[in-house]
Amino acid sequence: MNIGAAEQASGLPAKTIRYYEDIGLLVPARQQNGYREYGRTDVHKLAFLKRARGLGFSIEDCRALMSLYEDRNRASADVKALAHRHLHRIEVKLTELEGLRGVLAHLIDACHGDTRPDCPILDDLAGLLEGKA
Amino acid sequence: MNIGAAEQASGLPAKTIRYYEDIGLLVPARQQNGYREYGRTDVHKLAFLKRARGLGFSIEDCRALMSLYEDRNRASADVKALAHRHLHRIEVKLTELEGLRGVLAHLIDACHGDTRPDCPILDDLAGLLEGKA
DNA sequence: TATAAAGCCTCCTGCAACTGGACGGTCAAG
DNA sequence: CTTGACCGTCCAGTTGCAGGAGGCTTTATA
Repeated sequence: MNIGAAEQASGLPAKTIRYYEDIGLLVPARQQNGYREYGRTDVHKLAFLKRARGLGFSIEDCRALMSLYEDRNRASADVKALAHRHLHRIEVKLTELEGLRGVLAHLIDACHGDTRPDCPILDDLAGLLEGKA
Repeated sequence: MNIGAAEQASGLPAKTIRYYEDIGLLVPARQQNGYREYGRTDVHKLAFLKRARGLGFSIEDCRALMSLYEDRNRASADVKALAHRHLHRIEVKLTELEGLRGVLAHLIDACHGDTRPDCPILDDLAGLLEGKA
């Protein structure tokens, strides 16, 4: 099947599929006219990549996951470790964002939000950490 | 003061300070030898930018925040609205990441993580959504 | 005073993971 | 035979800088 059909079948944009070929993630066969030829296995792998990317794995993680996937002698511990590292990164990010949310919510709450220029948000950014009682 | 001193005073790397000039966020005066000249106000603004970036505001948001900061006739409502949009984006991101965390934690938990190749994580990626009872 | 080291300058490249667009060849339908 | 959909390659842009090359200026030291 052509790339258009692979796009439909896998859910990945053709542009992305070509990009994955560029970086050597999934290199399909070629037809005589130069068109890319995607088989069942290819489409399956594309869907695999889509799912992995959807779970937030980096391209390099995906590369590793693909090779684990294709390795019949893999140890599930390796997969688990990879996923665990990823989960950890997500948790770090979550903590970070929760912190930001807290500060922002606080500042927004303190800002009256009317036509006057007085604004605790700008005061904070400007470093005017007022110690108001 | 030179850029090095501004770096110390503001906490922003010189590279970043130059970049901010490139994009017109903060354009300092120049000394006769061509060196950038940062005054008290400039350093203050750099610290403002650092804080804003630290809160996750985009460069474009920072640009808007700076101009609001400098506008003595601003309405705090505008600042609040901007911050609120940002908070919203953060919350969306949080929800997204929490979803990922949930799925990943579940998969990791289901994976025995030993030397055998059998792995629920790869099964999920491969689209083998088993309906095991 | 000579020179070396530190600090400054500009410009270019690269990162992640694509997306959009330009320009041109190929293929199936009418 | 022409039109239009589909495919190809290549280049630029996105976000927010960081790293480094190559070349000034200034400062500190011998």
